Amino acid sequence: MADAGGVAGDRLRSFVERIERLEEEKREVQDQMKDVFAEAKGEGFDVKVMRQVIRLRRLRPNDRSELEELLDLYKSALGMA
Amino acid sequence: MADAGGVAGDRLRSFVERIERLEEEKREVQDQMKDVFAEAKGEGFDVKVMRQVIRLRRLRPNDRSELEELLDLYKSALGMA
Amino acid sequence: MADAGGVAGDRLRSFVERIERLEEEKREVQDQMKDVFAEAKGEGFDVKVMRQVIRLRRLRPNDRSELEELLDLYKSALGMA
Amino acid sequence: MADAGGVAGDRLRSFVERIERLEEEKREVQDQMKDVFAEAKGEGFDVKVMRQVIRLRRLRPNDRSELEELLDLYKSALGMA
DNA sequence: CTGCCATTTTACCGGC
DNA sequence: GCCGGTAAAATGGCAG
Repeated sequence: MADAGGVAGDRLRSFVERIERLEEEKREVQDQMKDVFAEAKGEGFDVKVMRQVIRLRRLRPNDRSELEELLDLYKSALGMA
Repeated sequence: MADAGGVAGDRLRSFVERIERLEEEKREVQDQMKDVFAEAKGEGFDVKVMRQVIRLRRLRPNDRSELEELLDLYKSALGMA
Repeated sequence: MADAGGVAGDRLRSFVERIERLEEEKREVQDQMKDVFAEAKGEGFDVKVMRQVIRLRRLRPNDRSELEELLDLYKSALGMA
Repeated sequence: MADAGGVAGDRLRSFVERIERLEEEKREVQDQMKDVFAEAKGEGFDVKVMRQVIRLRRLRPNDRSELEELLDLYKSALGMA
């Protein structure tokens, strides 16, 4: 790898190009998401609110039992586990 | 600002040094926090759990009415606001 | 809540599900990127530096040299040359 | 829950409050840093580049040149010289 | 020394 | 078109 133009250089280029290809794919997906939001907005939905709804849906499974966890947490912290 | 060693350079140095001073202060506060956690740990409390408790306390004021907000959100998203 | 506003509820759900599907795709691409970086790391490349290079490549050549010059300028002003 | 475990509860509360106080201090310092960056920006400095320079200054000189050399190496390998 | 979690930084998106 | 805030990514630090 000390030789910038040697074999290692080819490996590096290969990795970098793979990453760049994936970045491109990712960007496409993001564009599609943007399109969906734009379409929704065009039908009168509030994009910001939609994002929040989606975020909350993502969270929901975890903190479903958040209250119980909190109780356990306190008990644990107080050495009552 | 084109002249690296000129007046602008002095301004830059001044800003950078102010930031570095503040970083130092911040590091001190962080160290104190570390000490508190260490002390708590020494008394048998679980640091990780304490962190979670503190984080939850920070969140509490916000999502106190999270459910209501969610409802409002849906209504808003559905144009029933 | 499944049909809070009748038809609009269905539309909302549809949009949300499309977004969630795209988010899933995005996550997969991200995982692949992670794999590539891991593989590069396994061959001795410095992932952090790789990221930096990739970020630079993203910039238009003009912006890139501008940025690099600015960095050099700031370094000079601070005696880090 | 005020004294879930008697004495231990008081200790816990005490620790938590100390941490919260320190968090408040930390937040203030962070705000001041924000102000400094904003001021610099107002005078035409590039905040992002400033951050980069500050990060470099944090590194021991040895590590710094090592890092910079590696970056140059990678750039060469990718024809970005 | 590796993986995880917290913090910090970067990039994005919507509003003005 | 810029700016501010917000979410994603990346770096760094800690624990095991």
